[in-house]
Amino acid sequence: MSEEVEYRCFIGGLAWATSDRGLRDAFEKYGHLLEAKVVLDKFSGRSRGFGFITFDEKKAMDEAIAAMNGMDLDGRTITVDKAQPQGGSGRDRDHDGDRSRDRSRPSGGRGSGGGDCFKCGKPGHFARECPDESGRGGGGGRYSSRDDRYGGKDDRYSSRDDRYGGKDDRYSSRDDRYSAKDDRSGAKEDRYDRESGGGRDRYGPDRGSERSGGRSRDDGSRGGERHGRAPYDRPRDGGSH
DNA sequence: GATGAGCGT
Repeated sequence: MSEEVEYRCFIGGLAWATSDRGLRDAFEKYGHLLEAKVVLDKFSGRSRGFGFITFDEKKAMDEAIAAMNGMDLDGRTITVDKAQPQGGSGRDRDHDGDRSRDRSRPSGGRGSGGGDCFKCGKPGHFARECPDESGRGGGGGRYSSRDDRYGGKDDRYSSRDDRYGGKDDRYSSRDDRYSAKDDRSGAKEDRYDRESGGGRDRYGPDRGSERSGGRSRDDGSRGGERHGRAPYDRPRDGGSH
C-alpha cells in the first residue's frame, strides 16, 4: 500500500503573473492547503510558471487534480499533477530535462514515433524504462527506479550512445572530463607540486607586488575632469522621431 | 533577463 506522508501537487502552466496567493485561492476550495507556493526565479524574481500546493488530505488533493487539471487560471491553462518527492533524506534527482510524462499536448510530444522499448517492444517508453521489471508506486516516484538500475552517472550516457550512435561526441569529451577529474581527486596535490618544481616559477608575491606597485599609476584620465561632453555632438531637438 | 513544459528554498 502506497501512502505518502504528504500530499503535494505540482502546478504547471501558470501565468507569469500568478502568485502563491492566486494559487492558494484557486485550490483551497478543494481542501485545506498546508502550503501553496509559486516558484520564483532568482534572476528576475518572477514566477517561473509553475508552483506547488500541499494538501492535508489525500481526498482534497485528488479532487483538486481532477478538478483543476487542464483548467484555466489567470488566463492560462494550468497543469495539475502530483508533485515529485523532494524529499526525504537526500534527493538524487537529475536534471533530465524531460521525464516520462506523456501528457496530452497539441502539436507536441516527444515520445511519439521517436522511441520504442527494445525490450518489450511497446511504445511509450524506452527499454531502460521498461515497466516490465520496474513497478511504479503510483505517481511521484519515477526517478527512484532509474537510479536503482544504473547507480552511475556516466553509464547514463553510454546507454544513449546505443540509441544515437555517433551523435554523442560532445558527451564523450564531457565524459572524459569527469573521469580525469575523479582520478585526480587523490593526486591533486601531486600535480600541483610537480608543476611548481618543474622549473617553472609561478608568479611570486614580489613579482606581483612589484607589478602592482610599479605599474600602479594614473589610469589615463581620472581625477581631473572629463571633457564634459561627448565627442559626438548630438542635437536633441532634431533627432527625435 | 526572457522564458511556456516545467517539479521548489
